[in-house]
Amino acid sequence: MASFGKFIKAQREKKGWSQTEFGALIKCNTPLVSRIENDKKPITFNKCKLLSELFELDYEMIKDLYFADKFAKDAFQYKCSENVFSVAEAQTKYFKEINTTQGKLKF
Amino acid sequence: MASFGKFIKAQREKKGWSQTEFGALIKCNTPLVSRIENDKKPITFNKCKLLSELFELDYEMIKDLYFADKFAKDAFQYKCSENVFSVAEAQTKYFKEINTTQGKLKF
DNA sequence: TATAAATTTTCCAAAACTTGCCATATTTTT
DNA sequence: AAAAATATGGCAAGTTTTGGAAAATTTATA
Repeated sequence: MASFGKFIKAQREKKGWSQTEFGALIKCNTPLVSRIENDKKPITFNKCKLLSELFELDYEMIKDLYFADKFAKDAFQYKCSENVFSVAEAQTKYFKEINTTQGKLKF
Repeated sequence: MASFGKFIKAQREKKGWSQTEFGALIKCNTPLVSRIENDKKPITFNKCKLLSELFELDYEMIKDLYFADKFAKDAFQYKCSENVFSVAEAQTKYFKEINTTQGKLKF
């Protein structure tokens, strides 16, 4: 996958919608749709559920794509090293662990 | 590494500083230091440079830890799947590529 | 080529979130 | 038990994010 913006654009075109038509469906005006597709602005996370319905795709998959894109943009922008994501993976496991052994985590 | 908060706490204690002493060094009051160490609030990214000097540790390493922690917290909180980070890694490579072939990326 | 449709860019205000402080608890140490 | 250290609740100021209107540009179509 290229980026979340490109993904949205591809799916929208697959459905044959213009940015304006699609914008009406997700309650964004046309310029915002453009910016989202060109990765100038992120789409609001809350809209991922709606996207999965409109595109008829698995929500979990879209959610992962959304966050992968977000993480990647940060990592790129701040020039993180190659292994930042494996550290992140280890850390996630750690959080899951405490969450089950100890009380529920809340950041 | 447990979490960025725990990392800071460990390093602070290694230096023998109280939260108040350490807070003075990083310009945070004591309660905020506490919250940072307990992962209730993130430390401001800008302070990572200062942290690397105070703890006498490599800045790049601290930066990676900072972002790994941030990513992990999101991934945990939103229950991302196991492979969200490998997707993110691939995406980062993609961004690096366009950045060199095409103009500079700006999100 | 002329016109219309679609997309992109610029600028900006409202809303949401973040940051970090003070006051107050609670826990730990002595 | 007292003091020191740490943790929590609530809030004000500042910043960021979100997304809209208007205008410019590009693309498609007749």
